[in-house]
Amino acid sequence: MVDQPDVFTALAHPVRRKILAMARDEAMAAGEIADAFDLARPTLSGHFNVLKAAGLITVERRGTKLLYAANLSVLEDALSGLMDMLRLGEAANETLKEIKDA
Amino acid sequence: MVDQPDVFTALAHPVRRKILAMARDEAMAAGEIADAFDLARPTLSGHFNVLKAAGLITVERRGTKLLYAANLSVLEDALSGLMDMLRLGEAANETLKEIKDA
DNA sequence: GATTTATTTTATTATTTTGCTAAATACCAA
DNA sequence: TTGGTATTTAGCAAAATAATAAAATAAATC
Repeated sequence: MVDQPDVFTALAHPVRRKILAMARDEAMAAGEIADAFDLARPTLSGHFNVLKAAGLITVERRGTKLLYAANLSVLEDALSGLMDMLRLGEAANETLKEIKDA
Repeated sequence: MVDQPDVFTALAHPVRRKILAMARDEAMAAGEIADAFDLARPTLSGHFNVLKAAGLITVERRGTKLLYAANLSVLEDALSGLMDMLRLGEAANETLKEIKDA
C-alpha cells in the first residue's frame, strides 16, 4: 500500500500499458521489450522510468541485462481506489480486493 | 461501445476523476462543479471538454445552465479492456462486464 | 431590445511530455 | 584492459497540457 504517485498518469500512455502487459507474467529484458516497439531505446527507457516511479514495475539486473517485471498489486490498488471513488461495480471491486489480498 | 479516444488520458488528472465522482449520481451544473475546486471557470470548462471528448460525460442544457452527467459505461468498458489486456482479476472483470451489460 | 446569469471560446503563458541523437555507464569475456 | 553488448542519462526540440484573463455566446427576464 505504497504512496503510488501518479499511477493513472503512468497508465495514460498506450506504450506504457503495453509494456505492463508484456512484463506481466515474467520479467523481460529492456531490449526485448523495446524490440516490440518502433521507438528508440532511450524513449523506452523513459517509459520504464515513469512506470517505475509509479511503482508499476520493478527492475532487477541480470548480467548486462535489466529485467523489468510488472507490479500488478499497485495497479490493482489504484483501480480499486478508483472504483471505490466512483462506487463502480461494487461486486467486481470486492472480488478485485480479494484477489489482491490473496 | 464507442470509439473512446483517450479514456485513460482523461482519467490521468485528479480534477477530472473528481468531476466524474461528483456527476456520478445525477447531472450537475458546470458552475456547481466548478465551485468545488479552487480553479477558474475556464479551467474547469477545459476539463469538461476532455471528459466529453473521451465520452466520459454527457452534457445537456437546462435554461442558462449546462448539466454534466458521468457516463459510467464508457469507463467500465475502458477498465474492462485494461483488465483483459493485463489478464487482471478475471473474476472481477467478468462481474464488471455483467454489471455493464445489465 | 437591454440586462443578468451561466458558461464557453479564444489567446496567451508556463510547464510537462514525448521523442530523438550522442555520450556515458555497467557488466562480461577474451 | 580492451572490446562488445545492454541500457541508461544528458541535452534538446516539438508538441501537448494546464492554467489564466478577456471576450464571446446562450438563455431567461425585465
